[in-house]
Amino acid sequence: MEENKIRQLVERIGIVCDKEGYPPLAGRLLGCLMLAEPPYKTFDEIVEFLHASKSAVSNTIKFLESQHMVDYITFSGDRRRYFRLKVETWPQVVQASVENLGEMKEKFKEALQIRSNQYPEFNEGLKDVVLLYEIILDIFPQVLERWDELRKKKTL
Amino acid sequence: MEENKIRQLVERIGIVCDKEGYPPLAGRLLGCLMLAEPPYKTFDEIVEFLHASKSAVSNTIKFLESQHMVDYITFSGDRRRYFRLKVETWPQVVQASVENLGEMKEKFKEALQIRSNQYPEFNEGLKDVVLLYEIILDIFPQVLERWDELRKKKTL
DNA sequence: TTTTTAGTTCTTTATTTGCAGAACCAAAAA
DNA sequence: TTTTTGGTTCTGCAAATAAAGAACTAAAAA
Repeated sequence: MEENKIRQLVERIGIVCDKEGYPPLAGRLLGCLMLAEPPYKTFDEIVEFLHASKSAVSNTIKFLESQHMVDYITFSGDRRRYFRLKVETWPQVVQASVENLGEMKEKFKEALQIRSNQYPEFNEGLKDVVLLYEIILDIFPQVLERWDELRKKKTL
Repeated sequence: MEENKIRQLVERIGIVCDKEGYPPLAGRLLGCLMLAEPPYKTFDEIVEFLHASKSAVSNTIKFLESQHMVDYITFSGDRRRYFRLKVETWPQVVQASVENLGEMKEKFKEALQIRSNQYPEFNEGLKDVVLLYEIILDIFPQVLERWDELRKKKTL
């Protein structure tokens, strides 16, 4: 049984997500769905797999849904939700963090507006940071385009 | 006095940084240095500006140094450190988060290695996520290049 | 109608984090 | 040598976060 390998990878995914600042169970829940076969699990299956309480799982799912990382499907005649990793819209997840960079950029710009021009060297440094953020924000749509393109190519 | 504007912006910078997951004082300390004139401050000036304890400031500085966001300069005949925003190496800050994306990519790849090929559609979704991360990791050095280039152009 | 199921929300407890203030330390000044 | 300065580290304490388990709810099943 490679059940063991699965659990180990789930834990390591948990650690990477911890480093990203996600709540503790979140990463492991993601890992659990990433490795699920079939690629969806009921609430109770998740509870059992993670050895966590229903409340903890419920709240973590709510969090992950809010981040567009998880959603669920249903089957007619079955009341349960089948939760899955929302892989199709993963770019949205990345986009969210890019948007935060955009907010940082704004703050640097506002700082420049408030500062005097008595310390031009430092101000130039701030402008360079703004420039860096601008390049990233500018290039991100191209990343998405290229992604779409390469995916389409694959399907053909 | 636009002291008030400064404090308000510092608070808003604090909020953006909170959203990024930084510890509470960190963002405000960054803001304080971003708006400082001259663009560096002594330990005591920071303590006073933030109305925080020496220990809190000391620990927060340590954290920001570890993130390569802050360092200090000295002046001969003056024992104090003058802390400043480390604008010149800000790309390193961004790079750190890109590296975390790289770790996420690895986890998705490992997941694919463990998964059977019973659910090819889902596996394709995972591959697409890997592809997305790869495009980003691939393009990031170009971002830095472009940044260098545009900066050089500016100096001439 | 009563019971079960699938999950959510509430309550309590434990853990973690963040902070202040005191104690501390090493280098410089007196 | 003693004192001052510029911090750092330690010791609680308060607040925030996370989790478990119980109580709850709405829909479906019996």
